Amino acid sequence: MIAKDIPDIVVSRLPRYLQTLEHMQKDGIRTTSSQELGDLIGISAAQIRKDLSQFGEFGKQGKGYSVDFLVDQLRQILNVNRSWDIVLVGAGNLGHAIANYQGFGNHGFSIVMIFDSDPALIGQKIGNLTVQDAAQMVDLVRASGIKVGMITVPAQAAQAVADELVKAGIQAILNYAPINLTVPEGVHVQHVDPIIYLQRMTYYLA
Amino acid sequence: MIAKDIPDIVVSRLPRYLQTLEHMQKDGIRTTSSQELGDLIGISAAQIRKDLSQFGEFGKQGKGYSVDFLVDQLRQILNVNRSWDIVLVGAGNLGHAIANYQGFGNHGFSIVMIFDSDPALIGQKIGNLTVQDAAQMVDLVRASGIKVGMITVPAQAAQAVADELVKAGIQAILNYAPINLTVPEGVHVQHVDPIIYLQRMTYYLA
DNA sequence: ATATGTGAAATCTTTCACAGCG
DNA sequence: CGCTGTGAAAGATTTCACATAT
Repeated sequence: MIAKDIPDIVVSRLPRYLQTLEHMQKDGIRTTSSQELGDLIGISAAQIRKDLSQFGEFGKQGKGYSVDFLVDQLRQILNVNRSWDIVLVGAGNLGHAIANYQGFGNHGFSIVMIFDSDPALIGQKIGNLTVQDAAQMVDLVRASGIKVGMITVPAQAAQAVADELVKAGIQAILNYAPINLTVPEGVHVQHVDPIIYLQRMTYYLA
Repeated sequence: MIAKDIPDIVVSRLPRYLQTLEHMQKDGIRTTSSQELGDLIGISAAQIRKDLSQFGEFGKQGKGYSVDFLVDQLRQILNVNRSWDIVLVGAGNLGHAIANYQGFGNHGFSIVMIFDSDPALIGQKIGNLTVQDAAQMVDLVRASGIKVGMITVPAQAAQAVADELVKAGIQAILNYAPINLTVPEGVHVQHVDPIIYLQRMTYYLA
């Protein structure tokens, strides 16, 4: 929110804190400590306290943290105490699976438009959405004011799609294509690439 | 390979180097420099040189790096100059999409078994595999010697599945369930969670 | 008694800058 | 000359440890 100069690495940990606290909430846990939270996530208690202290004083000395209060604060910090509309580009296998995935809605993310350039896919229904012609994407997305996009097209098409999304005013891109995207300053990209995650593990396998 | 004590953060960058070099290879580029590679990935040339120097002297002073040679070395380092069999647990929407994804094969990863506990799914064909009964998983996986697993079951079932995979001898888990897994020392987990990636970006959106 | 918030210390990571080699 | 490999310096991150509040 009114954060001055928080390191990226701190921000990158907050969603995991939130996720874990939301699970606690569901389990009926009202209060926790940096120690307990750290044990669940696998990081040190001191790190959690330091991270949170960047944003305010959320705990009570001797008592710990109210789970409800901390969830609320983290949602505000991460800007997820509202809902976000999302445009999905690429209606192939992966695009279908993601469009049908129920997990987004529970967290305030809602896919509201799907595009593809393949005439065989345009017009198809996915859930209650209809795949639209990618040629109209820039105009429709810009008019909608959507700020978040997902790319599920093949690697060779991904950079061109990213360029169009940027042209349409998108500021955050979740990229499922196995290629590194280049975007202007101020546009955020997160890369979801299972091959890369697998290779990070096979390194350690004899 | 014969690596002494390489920081995790260095290892985590190597797959991206490899991916980028493989793209260069496809484009017919025979030689590159730490500068060029860094520009493509978005990190400094010095960092790439330092990272690579942990494993050997792969470049030629004044000339740069042979793309083919570096690809080969990185594949050896990451243990991906061989193929890896994978077991997939969870044959729902997401499991189907992942099982049908063609990208793994090109990188030496091959899904060879799929399990689910839902009688409606057991026996179903996905590609040329048949969904098997999760009750038999531990025995079948252990007998197969498979070391890498993927979890695509709902959050509430994921920890139990992880425990079984560990029992079956799995050493690396790619977790698509939106929950933090606890595993014994020596077992590696990578978490693929789109919600977390989205929240890492919404922080920065006004 | 207990657990936070936080300066200071320790550790880790990145960048600098240049010797050295093709 | 051009670019690597690398010690040393700079910078970033994590941990320590304790004063402080309940």
